[in-house]
Amino acid sequence: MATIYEVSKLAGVSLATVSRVINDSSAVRKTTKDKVERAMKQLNYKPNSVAKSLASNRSDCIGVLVSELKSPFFTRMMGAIDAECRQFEKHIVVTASENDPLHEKEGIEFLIGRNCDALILHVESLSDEYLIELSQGKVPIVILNRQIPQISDHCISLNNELGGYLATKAVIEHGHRNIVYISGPEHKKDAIQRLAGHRRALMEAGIGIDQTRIFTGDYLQTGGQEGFKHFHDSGIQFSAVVCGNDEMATGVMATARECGLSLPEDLSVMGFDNVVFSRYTFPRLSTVDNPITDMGKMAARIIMEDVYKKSMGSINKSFEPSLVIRESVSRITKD
Amino acid sequence: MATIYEVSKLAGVSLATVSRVINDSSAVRKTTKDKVERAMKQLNYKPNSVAKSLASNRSDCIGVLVSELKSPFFTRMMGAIDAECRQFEKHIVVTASENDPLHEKEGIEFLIGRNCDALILHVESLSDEYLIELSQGKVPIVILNRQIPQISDHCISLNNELGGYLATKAVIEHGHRNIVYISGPEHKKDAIQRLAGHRRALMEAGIGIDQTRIFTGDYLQTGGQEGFKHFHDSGIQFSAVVCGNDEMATGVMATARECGLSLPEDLSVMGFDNVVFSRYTFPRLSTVDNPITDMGKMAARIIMEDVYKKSMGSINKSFEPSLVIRESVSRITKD
DNA sequence: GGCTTAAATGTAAGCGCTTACACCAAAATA
DNA sequence: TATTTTGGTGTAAGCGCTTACATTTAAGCC
Repeated sequence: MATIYEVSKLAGVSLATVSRVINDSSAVRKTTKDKVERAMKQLNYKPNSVAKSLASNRSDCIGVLVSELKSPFFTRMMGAIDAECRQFEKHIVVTASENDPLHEKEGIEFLIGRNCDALILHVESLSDEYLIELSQGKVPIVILNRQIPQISDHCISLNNELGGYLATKAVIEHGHRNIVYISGPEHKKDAIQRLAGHRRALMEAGIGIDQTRIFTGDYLQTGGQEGFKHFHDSGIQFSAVVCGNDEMATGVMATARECGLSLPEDLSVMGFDNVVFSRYTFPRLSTVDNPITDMGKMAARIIMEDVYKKSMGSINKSFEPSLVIRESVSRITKD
Repeated sequence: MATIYEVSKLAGVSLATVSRVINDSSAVRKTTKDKVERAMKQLNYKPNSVAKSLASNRSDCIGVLVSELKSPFFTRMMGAIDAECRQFEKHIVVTASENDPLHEKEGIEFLIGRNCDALILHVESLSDEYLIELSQGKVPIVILNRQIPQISDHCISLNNELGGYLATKAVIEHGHRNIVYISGPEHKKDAIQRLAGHRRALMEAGIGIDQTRIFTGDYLQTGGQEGFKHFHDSGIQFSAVVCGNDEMATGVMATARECGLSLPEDLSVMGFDNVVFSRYTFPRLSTVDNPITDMGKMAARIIMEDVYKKSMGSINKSFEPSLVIRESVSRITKD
């Protein structure tokens, strides 16, 4: 591979001049520039980004840490971030924490060690304190899907409470009053917030809150299965089940059918997130759209502005979910 | 951030010695090693991987080029590669080509420019010639999901023909004889191969091949919709539709229902790939499992062996798909 | 044409690390 | 005891680039 030195020799200029035309960092006479460009082409010169990164202390790379690589949720997020970065010739380097707090820390250190110019983090286990400290370090960070008051400037988050509220409200508006709820794990903040929204909707409709109508699942399909079985076996009457996320909703659907119910006539199901496959279920899942791609995009934008001084459109750090009504919630007139 | 120089000063040894304990590249006396390690800990020293990479011409990074970041198919692949690399403290740097031939080339150049030690490529548009030339370059490559005879050593591929055969054969064995096929785009090799397998199964069962029973779709949900409508409108009798992939199969399901069919009684549907959501459809989609995670894993392994000289288990470059029978294909006795 | 000023280019010192080579002491051999 | 080997360590030259600073060249002005 040709180096900048060879280019400079061929073009008959100094290293510095070549570097200048590559980065057009300062004025270079047109004729000189042409010479250099010709030489570059002739040698098929490609700048060595590692050397560049070492010398300039700038990598044009944005580190992205996600919980897992194989989930469609994160994929959409990454895709959005990558698309945005690409426009400015920045690149992402991704690492996965596999939902493990140790890995999360390692991942962050890896990305910093890789000289990333900024970090976009989706972390669940790491403490607020750690993140606050991190945000005061050298590398700018943006935290996705989490709200830490002390550093809210660095956080992009979704109003999960509102989402939970909208979901349940929609179900109520379809005539349901006997509603059960399958929540995500208690240690997940979004799960707690979604449940809070659910409660608010019930209260507002004058439906009392009954702890026995809430089941705590694992955000996976199994959680939906277990939740449905739990309610089914307990003899509780219910015409609708609202779920903390779409995975659990599909679990409910499958298990309800196994128990002989036909959907959506006998049971309405509501999800949350609007993941890709929610369109593929039958009946198609009504859910709450989680604008994760918009949020990812925004994270990238913030970095473009703050780190690379590229001015973009307006900045918004707080996102609102919206309802997606499909067929899995049926209208009933009498409970 | 502390540098190796500061560590060496604090530990009272030379740069070289510190480097040696970091990489344990040559013998260092135990006591010296301890001193250095203590110094590293005290300074919270983290090696600067960019500098390391520049000096050693080795990045411990494996470049991965995928067609798109947002597809669950590639996500699974990436996840598998990453998991394998992680075991050996290697990392992946991913870039997406967005299904664009120009981007594919750019992506490869980017990864090479990033000093990747090896490349794992999933490319569709780039010519065989280009890849053959590339494989003769300095950077080792592994090509996923494509078979190029001249460099088959670098290729990991799936027997798509067999998959197509198994899919149709299973449908036939369920008693169907009036079968239509919705293929992927004609310029995609896997689509052609899958279709060839379909034909073989038909022939073998003594069912003639009828071009009017083959529709060329786009591998997306819309392809399934269009395909079903096409056959439905044309008045062709069919009890089963075999699809080139799962996305199209879901399109068929949705559209068939819109036309008043009930599934799987009135129509059997067969997919291909066994993507995540195929478990979530109703009826659950029968399909052909595409062992993309195994293939990704194997790609990583090959690199571990060839590039990093880590000996792994056995190497296999040719994968076979297997049937996944769920409920979307029903048994019929009479057509 | 001589002067000032600005524009264009060159020089060279790093960035933080690896590694070939040199060196030295201690152990092994004769 | 002299000599070779070896294990342990240091020295210093890069890796390919950026960039502050110095220097040269061209332009502008009276």
